[in-house]
Amino acid sequence: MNDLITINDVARAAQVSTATVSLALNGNPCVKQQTRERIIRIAKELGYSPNRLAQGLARRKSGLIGLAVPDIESLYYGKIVRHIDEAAGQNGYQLTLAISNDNPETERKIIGKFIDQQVEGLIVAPINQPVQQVNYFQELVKTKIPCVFITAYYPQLKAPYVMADLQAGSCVLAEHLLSQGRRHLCFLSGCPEVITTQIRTAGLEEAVRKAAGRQAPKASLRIIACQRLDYAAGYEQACLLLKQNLPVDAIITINDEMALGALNAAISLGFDIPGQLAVAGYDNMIFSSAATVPITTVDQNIDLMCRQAVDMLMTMMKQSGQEANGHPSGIMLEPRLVIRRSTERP
Amino acid sequence: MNDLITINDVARAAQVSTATVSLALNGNPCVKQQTRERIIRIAKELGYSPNRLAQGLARRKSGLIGLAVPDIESLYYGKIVRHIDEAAGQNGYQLTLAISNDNPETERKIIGKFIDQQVEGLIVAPINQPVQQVNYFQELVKTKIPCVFITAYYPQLKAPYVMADLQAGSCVLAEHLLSQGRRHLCFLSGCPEVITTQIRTAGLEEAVRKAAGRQAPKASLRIIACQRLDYAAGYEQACLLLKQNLPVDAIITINDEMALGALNAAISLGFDIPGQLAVAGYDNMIFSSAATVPITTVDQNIDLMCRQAVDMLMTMMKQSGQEANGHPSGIMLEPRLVIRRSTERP
DNA sequence: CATGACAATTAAAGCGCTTTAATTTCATAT
DNA sequence: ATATGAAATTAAAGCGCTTTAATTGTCATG
Repeated sequence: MNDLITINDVARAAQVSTATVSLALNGNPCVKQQTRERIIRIAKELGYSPNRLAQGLARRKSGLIGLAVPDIESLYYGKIVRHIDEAAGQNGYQLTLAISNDNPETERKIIGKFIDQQVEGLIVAPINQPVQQVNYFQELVKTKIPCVFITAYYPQLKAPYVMADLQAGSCVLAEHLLSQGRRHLCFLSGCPEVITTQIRTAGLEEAVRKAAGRQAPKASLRIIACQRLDYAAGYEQACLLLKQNLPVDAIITINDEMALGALNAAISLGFDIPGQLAVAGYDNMIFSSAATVPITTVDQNIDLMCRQAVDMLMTMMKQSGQEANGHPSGIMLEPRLVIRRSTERP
Repeated sequence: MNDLITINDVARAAQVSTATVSLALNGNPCVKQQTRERIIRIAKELGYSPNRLAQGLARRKSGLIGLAVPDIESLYYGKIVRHIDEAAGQNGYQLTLAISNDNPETERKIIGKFIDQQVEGLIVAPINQPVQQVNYFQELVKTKIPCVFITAYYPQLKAPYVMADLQAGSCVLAEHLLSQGRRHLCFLSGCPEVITTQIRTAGLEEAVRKAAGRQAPKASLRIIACQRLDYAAGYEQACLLLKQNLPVDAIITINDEMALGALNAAISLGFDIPGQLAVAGYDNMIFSSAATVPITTVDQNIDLMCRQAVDMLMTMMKQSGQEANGHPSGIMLEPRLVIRRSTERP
């Protein structure tokens, strides 16, 4: 916030008005080619760059889009942030990030902060929480600030979203396991009130149901709701599970971190993977391919997801003010099953 | 950027001038208690919140501090972002994040963007790159925008920094290994031109040198420079190393991701950990404690590091404009060795 | 009752930029 | 030479806020 070069300095140096400088620098064709070039040269010489606050105020556009994530200490959301940042930049927007640390109260405040900051649009990767508590999003949607949800959505909200088709992904994963002869699936899952958990569970159940007619013996699906969803949680929950000597021949987890934890737990308990037990993850994170036993997983195509979300947001921002064209839509991205050794036929 | 409530709306509703509203809302004691309360009530009723762009422009303070990180898809920098964000928020500042993706050119541009955005101060977690190429930071330092480096620093830059004492940490880790009877250490390291790599190496060498007098047989230190520094790289490099049948009885890595990779590689090659081979990481990330064999590591106290960095920056921002008081300083944080099973005495 | 002191409020300028309407410039046609 | 209109430039207002100097109101004091 030091005494930087302003448009006035440039105008004085170039012997023109500030209006001309502004027009020249913004590529307005009314400015004579020769004048423009001189102004640009002088601006560069002086090291001028416009004050975004003033620019934003005058244009009534901040050039900012907000991204809210529940967590930043996981590869998954790290990837989200990176790709949204990249896509936003490519569209000439600066990202402003806020982290809710899985705290709904914080998430609510974040929305307010974004509005203060005059974001032109925002992308929310919502906390994975039971659906009831999100009335503050209602208000957000009412403010008419363009907003798209990513990685999850709230069914009652009628706000556009982009997410992986978790039902299809879970289903195709379970089908793969069943086709390999696994019969007793166990899902290390999250909170059952959370929408994405429900969707994943539905996918698994769908596969089991479909298989019921065709294959014997009958397949079973056990669901364990875990509090935390990280490596350590995967390790601990797998230990607890496997020590019970239940008939389990496949563990499915909610993400690759947990899968790696579960795999390592199983190995230290002396299980033969994949002979005795299959382990599958989700997200196709870098380390899943390099585990002691490479882990089967489902790729979400986060890159594409982020680009779609930003594209969608840009479209909404352009239409903003106009009548919304029909109902806000949602995009579900097709999953890609990545088969590795951890689920090979026993 | 919709037609939000402005200070004018509040002033009109409260039948006072905008000046009074501004003063009241900013806690200026000149405003009568009664008036203030009325204004605050009305502002709340109207859902007013000040436009940060206008506020920033008028105050010549953006309320923004910039954070540049080389990468966001790793737990390490994720933690950094989270804690800096938190500390900044506690000081009433909004964070603006930029990711260089380990690209020096991008990092340079980021600095410019931050300046455009009128950040009042900035924190740079620099790319781990050879020291020569950082002349653009020279310019940054010249702009007199308060700036502190974190996790690494450039010796020639005379800019303040906060980082873990990597030399002490590496040294104490190596001493631990040597004291357990390990003799042939191998360091899965980064690029040798990078300052932090040099510091770490110096720490390890220091320990080996000290041990040379006291203990026989003579200890050795082998250094392998890795390109990437993630889980997969740890896995691959450990495989390559261990297949050579060299006399190696301890692997030290640059971070816990790599350590986990190396551990899993060693296990799949049939090594007995810690009997035959010790594996040690760095950073004390969550998963190091939950590996198949819990991994010895060094805690950097990232939380403290971030708070110190922000505190330091705040101090600099307050003094900004005044004469700098003496030379900019650096803070080295003491390491804490976390001993786990992966390095137990054979 | 004028006076000064003090408290409370406001007018007005300004932050750095954009933008529109008005003005100037200048080549061309008359 | 003069009128005309297009091209180039600029004056000036305004974006939403802060801040300072000026103004108003109040009241005790001489």
